[in-house]
Amino acid sequence: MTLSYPAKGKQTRKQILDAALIVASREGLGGLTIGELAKTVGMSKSGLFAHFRTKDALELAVLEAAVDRFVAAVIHPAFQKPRGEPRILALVENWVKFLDGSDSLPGGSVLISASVELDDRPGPARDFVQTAQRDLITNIEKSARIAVDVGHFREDLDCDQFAWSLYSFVLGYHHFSRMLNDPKAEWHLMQSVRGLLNVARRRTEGAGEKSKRNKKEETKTKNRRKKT
Amino acid sequence: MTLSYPAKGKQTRKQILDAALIVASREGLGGLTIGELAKTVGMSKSGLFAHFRTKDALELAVLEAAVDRFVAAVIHPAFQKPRGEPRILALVENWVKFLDGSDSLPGGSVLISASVELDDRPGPARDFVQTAQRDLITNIEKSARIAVDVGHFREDLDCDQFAWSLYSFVLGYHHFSRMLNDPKAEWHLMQSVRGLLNVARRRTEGAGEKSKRNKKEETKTKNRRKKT
DNA sequence: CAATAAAACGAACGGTCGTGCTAATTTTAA
DNA sequence: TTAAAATTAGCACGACCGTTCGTTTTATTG
Repeated sequence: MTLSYPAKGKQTRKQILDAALIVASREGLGGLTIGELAKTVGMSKSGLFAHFRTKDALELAVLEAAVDRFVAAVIHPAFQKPRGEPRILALVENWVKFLDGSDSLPGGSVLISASVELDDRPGPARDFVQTAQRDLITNIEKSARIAVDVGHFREDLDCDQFAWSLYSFVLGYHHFSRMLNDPKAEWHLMQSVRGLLNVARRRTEGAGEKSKRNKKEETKTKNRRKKT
Repeated sequence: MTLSYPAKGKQTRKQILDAALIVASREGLGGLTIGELAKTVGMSKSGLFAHFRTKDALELAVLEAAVDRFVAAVIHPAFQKPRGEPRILALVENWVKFLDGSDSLPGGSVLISASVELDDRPGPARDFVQTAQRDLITNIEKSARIAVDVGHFREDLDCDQFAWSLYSFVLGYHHFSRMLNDPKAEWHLMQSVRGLLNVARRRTEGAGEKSKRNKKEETKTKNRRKKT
């Protein structure tokens, strides 16, 4: 088989990262050690080490792999759904499945634990995680704004605050589900998300009193912002 | 001074734990090493080690100290406030101040980071953190139920869900504030808490969910029920 | 094929980890 | 003041950390 153009070693690299994700998921980035990783992969310590010239590079590669997985499992499928509320709902559902599905990492999200580990340790790894998370909540915010444009959400919705709340709920879900082994964690999450969507939704009937007063000013201030 | 009945070594122990809390706050429980801790305290490694017969005991002692601090700074002051909504608001305010106040640990909450570190490592430390967190959300739930009894919150409120949401918001605040350095984190938190309280508050009428009302009525309602 | 480049190995290094052991030094009690 | 008890220091250990280096094995290519 001389089909492999670039190298057969890249395949090993991917194999290593797959195992590293599992280990890092359980033990955290700091608990990820080259010796143990080499053992689980089934190769020598130095042989594995040669793929990354330093430990920091390994950690960064692991984080990149984690982000790739997240994007592939959560973001991309959600963005194939129709714009507006269905897309946001799919985002949450994919997210939950990503965190606790059968094919997910056994130790929860590597990115969340890495956030906690790195939050006081400046460096490229921290920067990368920060950027990834900021991109994520920006995506949520954009999706919310689309839902506003499409008409699913009311026009004076604070999309920034919406994204913040949604992200906090998922964070809470992860915490309750992982640390506290709360069997009702997913129920609580969905309940909270439902409430959030209810508040964000366009008020079709009932309590329509809010649409009468200072709505004009709100839309004026909130609607026009950075539209690059 | 022969006033110290039990021992003068207990004082050293407290001194060690104070330093350990700072280190663990920054580096996490796993990053807390005996050698480094001895260096910052200014004593020998073995001398320090003698106070705790094992590393696990050290970690557990640090966690206990962290819980003690949290209870003293957040729970107790809040429970001296009048029952009902003021108590819950004080809980959140104390919590925020505990996480980011000038006298707080420089690396954020030891308990939150320990949760992430220990969530897949069974043992006494994990059990302790789990119990502490469960007690905490139980306290929130009880406070909410009291607010229902007092009449601040509506009677059909799901106090369990309320506690879950509140805890998630604080978790989100910690995450955004620490990891993402979001300067608006506290504002987002307060906004979310305000919304949560609005939904939880006794409703004027009707079935659906309501949105924010004008602030004047909020404060009026709160002030009216100020004294028990 | 053989030639050459890539990949994996094995051994060793300086360091630090947690942890015992013994001796010196304090603190406490009689 | 002195004996006993508690506390601290010094030293050494085995294990594992990330990393380097020279060699050996494998894969790619002409």
